[in-house]
Formats: sequence, C-alpha cells, structure tokens
Amino acid sequence: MRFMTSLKFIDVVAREGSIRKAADKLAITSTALNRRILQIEDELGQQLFERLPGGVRLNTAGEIFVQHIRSQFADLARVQSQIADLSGIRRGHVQIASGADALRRLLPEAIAKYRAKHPAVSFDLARCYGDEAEARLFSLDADIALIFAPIRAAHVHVAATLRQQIHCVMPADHRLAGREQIKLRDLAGESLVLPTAQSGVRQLLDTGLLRRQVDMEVILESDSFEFMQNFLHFESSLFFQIPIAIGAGGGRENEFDPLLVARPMDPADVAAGTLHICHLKGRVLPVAAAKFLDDIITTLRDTYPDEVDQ
Amino acid sequence: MRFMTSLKFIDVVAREGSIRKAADKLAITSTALNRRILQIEDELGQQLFERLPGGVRLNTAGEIFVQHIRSQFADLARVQSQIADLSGIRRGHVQIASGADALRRLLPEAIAKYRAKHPAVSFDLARCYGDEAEARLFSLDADIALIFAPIRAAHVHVAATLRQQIHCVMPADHRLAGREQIKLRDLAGESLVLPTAQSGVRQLLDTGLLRRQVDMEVILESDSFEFMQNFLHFESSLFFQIPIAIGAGGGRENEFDPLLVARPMDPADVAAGTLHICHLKGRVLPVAAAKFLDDIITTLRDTYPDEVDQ
DNA sequence: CAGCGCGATGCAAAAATTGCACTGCTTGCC
DNA sequence: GGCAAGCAGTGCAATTTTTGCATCGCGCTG
Repeated sequence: MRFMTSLKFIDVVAREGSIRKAADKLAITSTALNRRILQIEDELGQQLFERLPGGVRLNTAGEIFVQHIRSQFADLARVQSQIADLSGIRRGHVQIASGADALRRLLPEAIAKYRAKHPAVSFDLARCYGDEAEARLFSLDADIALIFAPIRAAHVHVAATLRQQIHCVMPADHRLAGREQIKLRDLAGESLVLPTAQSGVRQLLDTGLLRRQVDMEVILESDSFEFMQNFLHFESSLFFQIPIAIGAGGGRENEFDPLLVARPMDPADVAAGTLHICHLKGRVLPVAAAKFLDDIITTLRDTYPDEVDQ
Repeated sequence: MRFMTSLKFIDVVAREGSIRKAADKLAITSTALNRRILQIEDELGQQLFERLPGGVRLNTAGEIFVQHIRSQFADLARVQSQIADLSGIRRGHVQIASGADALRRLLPEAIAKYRAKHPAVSFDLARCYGDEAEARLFSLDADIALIFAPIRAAHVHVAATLRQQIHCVMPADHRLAGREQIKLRDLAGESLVLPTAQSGVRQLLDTGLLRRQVDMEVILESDSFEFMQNFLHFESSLFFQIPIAIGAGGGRENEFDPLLVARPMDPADVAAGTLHICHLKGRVLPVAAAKFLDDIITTLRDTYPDEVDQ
C-alpha cells in the first residue's frame, strides 16, 4: 500500500526511538527516512518528534498522530478484509493477545476449527499478561485479547466473560488426588509450583493465601505451564491451572495428561477468576477477527453454558 | 497532506463519476489520474470502479473503500485540530448542514460568538433539508447537522433536541394580530405563503390541515424565508416560522421585523416540531466542532430552558 | 455511419525520492 | 581532557516515480 509508506515509517521510528535504527529495519538509508519525517512534520506544521542526543522521541502531538496512524492501518485492514469478504472467500489476519492459559487448548482448537472453514485467514498469537494485552489492544497490535485478570483500562470492551475456578494439578497418585475439592489448609506441608506473580492465577492464589496462614514450600516459579506440568512427572508437587488450560470442567474429564489429575480449589478459599474476551472499545473489527470472536464466544458458551456471561 | 493525495483523487473521481472531469477539477491530466487509480486498484487487488461508456462508477468494494477514505480525512482533520489545540490556539474547520430555520439567527449569532473566542476556526454552512443533511453527515461532508424534521437514518446521533411551536407571521395590522394564539380555523379565507413541501414546518402544517378542512388560499410557495418575509411588506398575508428563525419565544420579544408580528399556532391544531442537533453516530468530532456543538447546546439551553432535551 | 466522449497505454520530459559523503552535535569511555 | 561512537540534518548527483502528450480502441448518440 504505497500511500501508507510514509505513515508506516513514522510508526516504525516511533517504536524504534531512532531514525537510523528504523531505517535499518525498513531497509532504506537514514537520510531518506529522515527527510520523509521532516517533510511530514513540515506539512503538518508540527514537530512530531523531540530530537534527543540518543535518538528521537514522540512529543504530545506525535503521540496523537501515531495513534491516528495506527488506527488508519487497523481500519485499512478492516476495509480490505471486508472487501475480500465480498468475493465469498474470507481473507484477513487476526492478531490475538492472550495469557498462557488460553494458549494451551482453547486457542489452538478454536483457530484450527476456524481455519478449516476459512483457510485464507492467518493468525498472530502474542502471549502476554493482562497489562500488556491491554496495551496491545490500544496500540492496535492486537485485535482481540483474552485476559485472565481484572480489566484495568477504560478503553477495553469486554465482549464476553468466562468464570473459571482454579484447579490444583497433581500426580494421579498424590495423597490429595482422592479429594473432590482442595482447601488451602490441605496444602500445608506440600511443595508448590507457582506461576509468576504477574499471572492472574497467582494473584488469586496469593489473595487466598494472604488470609489464611498456610505453611508450605514454593519450590519453583515459572511462567511456563508446560514446564511446570512436565516437572510434576519428576517430582511430586502441586501446581495450578484454570479449566480452559487443561480441557477440564464443564462436564468434560481432564484429558491433558494421563499421569496427572486436576481438582478444583474450594471457592471459599480461592475465589473464582474471570477470563475476559475483549477488543478495543469503539473499534470496528475486521471481518475475520469479528467472526472469530463470535466463534470463540459461541464455542465457550456451548462448552461452559453456565460460566459464560454476556 | 501529500500522502493523502491519491485517496483524495479517488474521492473526487467517485463524486464526479468520470476520471476526466475529476482530472479537470484537480488540475492534472486525466492520464496521470487514471494511472493513480489503476495503481491503487492494483495494490488493493480489487477493482474499485466499474468502467462505463460514459465514465466510471463505484462498485461495492469501491463504496466501502471510499467510505473509508472519507473517514480517514475526517479523522485526520480531528487529529490536526487536536494537535493545534495543544498549542492553545484552537484551529479547525467546522462543517454544518442546517435547515433554513437555524440559518436565520441561531447560527449566525452562535458562530460569531464562537469565532470571537476562536478566530482561527472557520465554518462551512450548507443549507439543506433533513434527508440531505443526514446524507452529509454520513459522507462526512458535515460535522454537525441541525434538522427541523424527524430523523430517519439510524446512523445519526441526536446530541440535543429543541421543541419548537410553529408561529404564524403577519403584518402588525392584520386582523389576527391581536390574538394570543392562532387556530387553524382562523386561517379560513386568508392568503397563505408556505414553505416548500420538503420543509419540516410545511409538513407539520400539512398534517394539521389534513385533519381539519380549512378553506384558504395558498398564494405562494418558496424555500426562502427571507423572500416570504419581505413579501409580507407588499401584500398582507400569513407565513409560518419557528421561534429560532425569528428570535422570538423563550420570553424574548420578536425582534426580526418591526412591521411584522408572530403568534404561536394552537398546539392542538398544529403539533410542535423538534429541532434535532446531530452528528454522525460513533464519530469523534474534531475539537473545534465538538466545542461548537457544546456551545450551541448550552446557548439553547440558556435561551429556551424548558424546550431543550438531553 | 460519423462524431463525440470515455478510459487505457507507449514514450519522453519533469519531478520526486534516494543514496553517498559529510557536518555539527552530544555522550560516554579511556 | 580528548577521542571515538552514535545521533540528526544537508548538499549534490543518481535513480526512481510521476506526469503530460499523442494516440488507440470502445460504445454510445445523432
């Protein structure tokens, strides 16, 4: 899209914080890039960047303008997607920001199912925590976000929510494996494997643990659920996940690992969390993204009829 | 704005319906213009125009794309206005579509008052009837519309409304001048000067007249209130206006013409109409337009405290 | 059938963008 | 304190892109 190049260049310079670095990335000389930027600033009658000794940085006008540029790109993508849809073949590119939870089973399944119907649609998955996911929606680097944590920013529109009780995962032969439900005090003396402090699961656990003084040992902290799960094969310990990550709940047996079992935590001890399925408020999503969003909400509503809202 | 030229060109071609005519208007050769369009269609991978023997016409993809282009322009204007506002001086251009009613006193006064505060803001006033005003909002040729008629399109957001009772205007020495209120049957035998059928005033009058069979003579139809008003100086007859057009109502004496008086129609005979102050739904207006909209609503609320809603 | 107006295209002229070499500036490191 | 490195900006020539002219082919109209 030739007419967007100058705008794209500004976006890249803003991200890189330096004209030369951006020029490298864009495979042109810094001087050409520099002049394009000067030209646009001139046409606009406004500086967009502060010139610092180590590079450039957006000023207030620049922030506003770059936000505009990004929305231009997002809107162009929407228009292209809409136009392509006219010819019957759905094309497009869907960018998703998601926590690790939803990346385990929910999204792989949902995307494969969607792509079976619309093979011309491609996907981009960014794994991140709540705050970053919200930032990505805002900077239009993500169309859709799946966040298992409270929503902080006002610019996020929550299209649907899914209540999820935290489950305790353990080897099938663990002493707690027979319980229907696990209470916090059951964890006394156990070895725990916990997700990092930024994760929504960890935050809910911490809230519960704060209230009751339970003595236990945290032997490992990781941001990789896969690693933690595999660790349980080698050392008997406990870790925590939510149903969508393990394919359990909603009447389905857990199918994630024959050697492990998952048991829900007592809701009185650890509150249920909420998975938020969001997009940027006021934004019209590209056809592909909008339909995928519909699909995923429908799927969740079918799988967990009682836990989905809105 | 150099990077928008190609898009602007497409917009003009779409409006003109012919590449050559558009080229004339844009002061370039048709061949240059033609090639720009071919290039963009090529980049987009989609035809935007149907080639007809007498010129070109947008196809469905083109309609979508042109709508996108117009929203780009409108959004760029908003961004520029917002950036200019940073420096303290409000700049910008406000486009208003309005019926003739509001163009008589309300808008001249309001705009002059606003420009006294913000001399760098310019205005564009298009006089039109309801349907066209709505179309202008949609094609982004107008930021704000003042419509004295029912709103038809779903894409219009009504920011405020003002109830207006139709007044009958007559020479000060007319036999009805002594009445507090005019009833339809009082018009029997009178000569009437009526606005055109498209006008909201006329539609309300017609609705009233349909119910009661009143025998009177329509001696003149015009879309110019000014003409009708001046006509009354030469031939004693009756014409009709709403308070905002004559500066009457809300406790103010009518000040529009010392030789004429305005008397309200009986609401039982002719229903009160509604002036709608609108903008396009979901659109973020440029700073200048948004503030002007605020101003005008505040002014109306001060002048007619009981008739303004929302 | 001739004439007109339309969009498309080959080719040369004009205009723009780009890359190279270099400037002036600041920072950080020896 | 001086020197190297990294940064944005600039003059000039090379290159690429855009434009204008002449012209074609097509479909409609009188």
